[in-house]
Amino acid sequence: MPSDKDFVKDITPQSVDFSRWYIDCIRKAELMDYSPVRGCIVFRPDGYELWERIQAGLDRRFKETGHRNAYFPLFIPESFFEKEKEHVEGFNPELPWVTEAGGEKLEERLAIRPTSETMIGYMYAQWIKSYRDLPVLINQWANVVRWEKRTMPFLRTSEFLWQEGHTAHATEEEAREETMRMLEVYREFVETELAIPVYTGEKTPSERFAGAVDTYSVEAMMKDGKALQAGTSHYLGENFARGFDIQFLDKDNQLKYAHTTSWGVSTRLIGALIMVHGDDRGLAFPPKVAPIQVVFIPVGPVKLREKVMARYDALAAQLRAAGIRIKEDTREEYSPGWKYNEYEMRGVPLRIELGPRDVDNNAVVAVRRDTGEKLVLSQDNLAEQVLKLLNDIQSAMFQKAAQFRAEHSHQAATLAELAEIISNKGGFVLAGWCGDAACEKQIKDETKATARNIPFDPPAQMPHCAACGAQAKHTVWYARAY
RNA sequence: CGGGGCGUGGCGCAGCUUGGCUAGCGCGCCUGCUUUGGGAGCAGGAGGCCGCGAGUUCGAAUCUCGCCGCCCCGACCA
Repeated sequence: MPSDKDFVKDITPQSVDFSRWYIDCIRKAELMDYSPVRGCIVFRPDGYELWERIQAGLDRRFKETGHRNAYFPLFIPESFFEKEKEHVEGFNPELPWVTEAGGEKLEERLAIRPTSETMIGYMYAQWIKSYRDLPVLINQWANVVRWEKRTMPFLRTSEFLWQEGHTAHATEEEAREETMRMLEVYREFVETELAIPVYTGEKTPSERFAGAVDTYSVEAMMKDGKALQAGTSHYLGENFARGFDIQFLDKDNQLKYAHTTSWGVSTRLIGALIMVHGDDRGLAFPPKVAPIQVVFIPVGPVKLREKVMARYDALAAQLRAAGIRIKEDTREEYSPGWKYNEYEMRGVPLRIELGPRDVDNNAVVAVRRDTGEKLVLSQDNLAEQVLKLLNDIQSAMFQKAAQFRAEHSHQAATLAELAEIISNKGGFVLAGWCGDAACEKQIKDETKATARNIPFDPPAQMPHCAACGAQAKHTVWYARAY
């Protein structure tokens, strides 16, 4: 690949200003646009298609694990929020309210949902009477609103699209299994489809979802070393069941509260995709979710175009027939060089060129977005070779991200060490924690790094709390986070 | 929500300090011709309530006040 400097205009290099780079990329690649409403963005077709592919991959997995989709109202009566104390305290500051409709003031104001635990809890209370009604395994694809003070496209907007699973179970054990099962679904999806390695683990109490007993997360590392919570799964215990009276008569003829869970991922994943794989040339998407997997470009003098096109159409048809998402760009008003840069910027994983010399040689030239590597492929069995290449790119992108993460994951024994790493190198820092919230807060105050999660499978066990030096109860990933 | 910065054709900017003549430049866009294996060239052309609203003034992109939006930095969050 030629040097970045010469070919990418209008994109700020990551090293100069990462935020600027991010904004430049997503706007230039037309993934989104700002809207006239504060903090709300427009998902343009290329951005929305990423979401559609994420949806498709997750929806299939949800169905495979026994869930069904349903849809609940956007408006939530104010009184619902009062039924779970921590929940209301957690969400109150960011709720928008509908106070008037049809020219009249409403008797009870309606919140625009920030999440649907309350509405769904209310409905579940009516649907669940007997242990025979359990489990209830429902997912909802929806938009939600949280009035954010500081927004960033895809990562944090006032309105966003997401998926929220809500399940109810007869026992704690079963609900906890569900919580972990869905966390694993997220991990597997994010790693295999989005090619983003994640750390799975449990959130500390202070980072828990409002109203949850336990919260688990998958945490990803962006290219600036900051953490992004890519998905969460909550064991809600009986909290919402008690608030909404979700009770059932069990086999032993005892009236019991159901144990509920909830779990979600959002369009934030699009932001993760961009910040994990993108570089100074622009976006880079893993083949499995890339809207366009292959761009096919005819090259060479126009006088010879007819000769090229005679092969071009047949090859394009072959690739398409193999199920490859291919874009044929035969426009003559743009030079090949312009197209190369354009599609690299838009993140297309593979480019294939066909010129007169290739026609003579029964070959095509393929160029990988992830490595810049230029390959000469035979036209025979082209689709087969391309499918294999796309697979290679997918796994290479995961490996590359995993290596980056490894290089930016550190360990710290003391607060001073932790602070030094966070401010000089960035990335994730593994450190011990005594379990005291005061220590966690001290770390946050002094380093701006927060406890991302307590990993299930830490690379090392850290013996002492980084803040107070006492014996550690947990080993925690700390990082500055989005 | 606090501190800082910025809003001028689609995008990036100049002009503002010191108010005044036709608001300019690069990219993009349109037309034509020549080009096309890493962002092509020439010629012609279209496109502006200078973020919004008040005010000062004979006259405002320029000065004053208010509002809105975006970006950066902090406190809260998928």
